[in-house]
Amino acid sequence: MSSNKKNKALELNPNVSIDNIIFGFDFDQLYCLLIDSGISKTTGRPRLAVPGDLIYDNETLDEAAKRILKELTGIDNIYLEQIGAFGDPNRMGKESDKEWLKSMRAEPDARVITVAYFSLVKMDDFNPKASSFAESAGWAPINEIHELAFDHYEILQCAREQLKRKIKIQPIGFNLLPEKFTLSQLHKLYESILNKPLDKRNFRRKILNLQILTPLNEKQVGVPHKPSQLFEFNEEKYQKLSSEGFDNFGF
Amino acid sequence: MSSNKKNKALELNPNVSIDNIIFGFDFDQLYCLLIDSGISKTTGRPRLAVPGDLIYDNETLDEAAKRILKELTGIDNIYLEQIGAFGDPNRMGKESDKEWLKSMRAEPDARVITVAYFSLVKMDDFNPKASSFAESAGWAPINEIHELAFDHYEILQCAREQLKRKIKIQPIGFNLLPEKFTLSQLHKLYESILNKPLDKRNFRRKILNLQILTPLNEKQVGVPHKPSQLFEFNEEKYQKLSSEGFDNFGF
DNA sequence: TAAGCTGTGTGTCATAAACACACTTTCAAA
DNA sequence: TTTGAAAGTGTGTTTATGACACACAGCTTA
Repeated sequence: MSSNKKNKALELNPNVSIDNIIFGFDFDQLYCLLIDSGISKTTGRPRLAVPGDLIYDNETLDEAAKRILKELTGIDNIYLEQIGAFGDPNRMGKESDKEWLKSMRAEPDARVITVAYFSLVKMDDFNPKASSFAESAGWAPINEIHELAFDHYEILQCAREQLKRKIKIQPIGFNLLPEKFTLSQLHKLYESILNKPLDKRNFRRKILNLQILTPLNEKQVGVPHKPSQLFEFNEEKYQKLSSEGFDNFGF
Repeated sequence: MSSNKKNKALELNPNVSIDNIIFGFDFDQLYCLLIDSGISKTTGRPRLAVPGDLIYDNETLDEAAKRILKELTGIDNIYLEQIGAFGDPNRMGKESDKEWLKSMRAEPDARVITVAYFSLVKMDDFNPKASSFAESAGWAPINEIHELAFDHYEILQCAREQLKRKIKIQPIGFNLLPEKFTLSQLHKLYESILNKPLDKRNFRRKILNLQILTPLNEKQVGVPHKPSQLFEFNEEKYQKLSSEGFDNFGF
């Protein structure tokens, strides 16, 4: 442990960090929010990482994850779920990571266990270009991510698996869509997450049978084709469903 | 960090521990292996905890979990799965826990994040009465556990939920049974884990349809009723099933 | 203003899975 | 030889699933 015992609240714990996989969706594919910390001297390529930080000694893990999300995006009140702990002693062993750690951390050689989370955000809620992190944060299409700092690539894959598993048994996907959305958008979202095509009619039937959607007296506007019906998510119905145990979405 | 930088391998990390929920099954109900560290001066009741320890700086989390299991029971090669990290700053705040920490830990006030695991063992493989932990370790019926040290009760509940979820999509239950078992025993195991009755005929049909059981030319002996067919688990078939993605057990 | 384009929205049928349900068999012990 | 205890077995009903194709609405543009 380090110096200032009296001000424990403000002390970073040098051995435990949080990394937060932040998912977004643009009606076409899944995205993940990444931090670009510049060109690595060792690889010559940009060093991309998932947002994360050491935890403070007075915050819970969930609080730390929320804090990181808030500090980066300004967003509150987000769907957040723990993935698990990643603690390989060599997880920070790449040269490009060491380089970065030396410039950033008080104890760059400390072994750090990270607790990974994923969160689901409505992409509109955070436009990196408009934020103070303009140069460093950005949405990357999930299928175009091939290399990340530390063990973040591995964590990302775990996050995708967990999301896949979860969306089959809980309608958490609504967290990635705006308040009002169409069935096609939801359909595309499921296809993106499950990474396979789903029959349109069967998908609609299943979703509508769940009765968690409220059709609105509104349609899309400004689209160059037949405008589609808008729906909103019925939270009340959802609460009922999840407490009664809705655990087979059958895809 | 503490003293001996040169011998990092042997150094305990004072900030990260592993706790391992060890499940067993005796054909009637689920059990969990608990450590009894004696009567607490503050509560007057036995202080029961899940086996756990700080991690060493050179071991992975999985290795640490295996080590703890091995040290306690002598068992190797066990089904092991991470539950997640638990890190409430107050998770070690009970008086009875502090009392124990002071007697056991070099830095009793350090904040410790724990990474929880669960493992599934054949109960026969470990008889606490015969082990060197005779006085301190024992199998407790899961439904009779009401209070545990630290946040271990909460962790236990998470473990049960995860096991419930998992057994529906992967036949991991076999890890809790002996090599040769009957369908009734397997049936009872599923009922214990899912905590609800399952129709006998439907259960048999489903399990047999999976074709992961090999019927043996053997029957129970010495039972005061019609002896039942013994089966063994077909690992080859299971490997095939899980890699092809068997993800709806439909209970 | 007609033609073309694009995505919306809809129904059926065959198959498979889920569910509910009760009686006969086999063995050991009394 | 009777009794008790668990094993083992089959069917009919209902519900969910998956495969599949076409007409229509609204916009664009030639």
